[in-house]
Amino acid sequence: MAKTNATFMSGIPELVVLRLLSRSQMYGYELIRAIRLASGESIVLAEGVVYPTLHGLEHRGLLKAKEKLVKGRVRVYYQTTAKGKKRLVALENDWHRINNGVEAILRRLICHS
Amino acid sequence: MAKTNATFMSGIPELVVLRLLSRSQMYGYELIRAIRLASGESIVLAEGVVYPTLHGLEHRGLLKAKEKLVKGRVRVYYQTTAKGKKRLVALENDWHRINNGVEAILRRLICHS
DNA sequence: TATCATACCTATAACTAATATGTATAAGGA
DNA sequence: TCCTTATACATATTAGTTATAGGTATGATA
Repeated sequence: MAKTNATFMSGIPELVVLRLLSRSQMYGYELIRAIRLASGESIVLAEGVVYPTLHGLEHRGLLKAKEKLVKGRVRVYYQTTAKGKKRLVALENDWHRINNGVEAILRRLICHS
Repeated sequence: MAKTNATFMSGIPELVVLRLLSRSQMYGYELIRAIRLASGESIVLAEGVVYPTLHGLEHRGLLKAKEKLVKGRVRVYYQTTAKGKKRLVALENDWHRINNGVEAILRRLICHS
């Protein structure tokens, strides 16, 4: 649908990257497809979003990188560290809190202050 | 809980403002409390967020403003216009799409590319 | 040999919320 | 009276993100 994503994207790249890489290690290009597929095409992140995110998370110690040579080509595999998993839990909590708040407002029939 | 909101806030002010003001007209200060209450304290928007949002939405024709003098004090009441309601529908769709995408990723047990 | 998919990278722009103020009136307590 | 709090508005600046638009290079395929 959306060629590029809409307005509700802040924090999403960090959340989904930490989450997917907490299950299995992946390299960037693979991760980009995984996000698209696992979200049912709802979330499509460009390379210019994912790669800087990976670098930032690695720099903060939330991801660990490991280079592999596959078919004469370098792949950089990432996986979520223990610190990253703690961060992931916090982000998931934040996500659900905001989510519940928004849903409560959207579903409300009568609104009085 | 959160004194101020976390990372997942982009687009949220516009969405909740358009939504609440599509039900009943409110003035800014009232709206700020309504957002906090209706979201179960999950979403707390400061005045410095809400007022510029109101001005922007009015400027884009998504809200209509109407000044009232109450107890010798000016209140600016806002309500969502027809154009604003169309925008609201679009935002709700986007919100649910992103939401579904994130949930699909968070709930997934096995992830393969 | 030409093109596409793979696989990585980064600089800049654009967008938005958060922060920190500022003004002014009414009400309530000491 | 004086002081503080709540009400009610406003905006300029900062900070934090994603989006865009490029760029490099290899392997596979037509």
